[in-house]
Amino acid sequence: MIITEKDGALILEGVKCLELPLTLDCGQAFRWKEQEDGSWSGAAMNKFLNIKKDGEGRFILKTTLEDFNSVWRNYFDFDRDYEAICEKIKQDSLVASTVDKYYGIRILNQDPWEALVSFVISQQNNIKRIKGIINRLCDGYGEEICEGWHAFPSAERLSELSVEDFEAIGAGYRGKYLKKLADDAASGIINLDDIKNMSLKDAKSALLGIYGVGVKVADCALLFGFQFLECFPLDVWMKRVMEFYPNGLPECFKGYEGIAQQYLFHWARNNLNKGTAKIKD
DNA sequence: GTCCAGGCATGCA
DNA sequence: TGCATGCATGGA
Repeated sequence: MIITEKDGALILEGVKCLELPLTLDCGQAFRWKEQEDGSWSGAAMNKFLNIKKDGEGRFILKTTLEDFNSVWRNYFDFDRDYEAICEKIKQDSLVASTVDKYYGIRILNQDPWEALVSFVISQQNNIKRIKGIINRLCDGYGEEICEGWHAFPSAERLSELSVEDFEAIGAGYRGKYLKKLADDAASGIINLDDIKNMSLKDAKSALLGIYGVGVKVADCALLFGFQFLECFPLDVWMKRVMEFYPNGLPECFKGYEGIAQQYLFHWARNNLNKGTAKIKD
């Protein structure tokens, strides 16, 4: 990857396996919005970013080199060889056809707090509604980081809200989970920095101790917020996909189960009928 | 009107 | 340990 600065933006050349619509709008992050010029705007780690892919496959990022190196380089996992990982998981035939069709999905390294809260909201919910709830949460309670864009609100800020405040933004019955999560994270009863330094086994059991966090939400938080690429979250779509793997996951996924999962999740949502494991006509 | 969505807590056996 | 049930909301 070659990075050059030009006109207050960064130009990235040689980035492989990154399609912005696939990666930013595949149900792992909920705050990215496509702009009229085809670029994508969003916020993470208290920073705003606009990113666009040009006709020559270069990426133009409206950000500073400092923010790129401290935030976005890791967020997009630019230093990981996704091309090689895709080749490995393509030893499985269903993943092979899926990667060929939807090449360019990467797993983002999101902020643990944002990922955990987002996936508590995600339970028994659909992606469109999840986005709406999270956007109202950020617009209402996150600090403005540039015009019209708000950071994801901190645990301290969210601990000031009531259950009713969470319900008022559409969180429904998850409001009580969010209230307790915010209170416990603000007071230090839950310490995500500690969890980030744990083994997968310990991190998972710590997350499962949180009110409103079960196996699926924990796996999503671990994969998208704690950089455990071996997690393989099983939601309703992935349970349908598992009917195609009666003998369990193939060996070639080893270590990158989460990446294979995200391709299969995208395949399922686009190629299976709702409520069943039947492939669309 | 019914079904569904990146599920979980609770009660009960 | 496993299974049944209730839960908020809005789009299809």
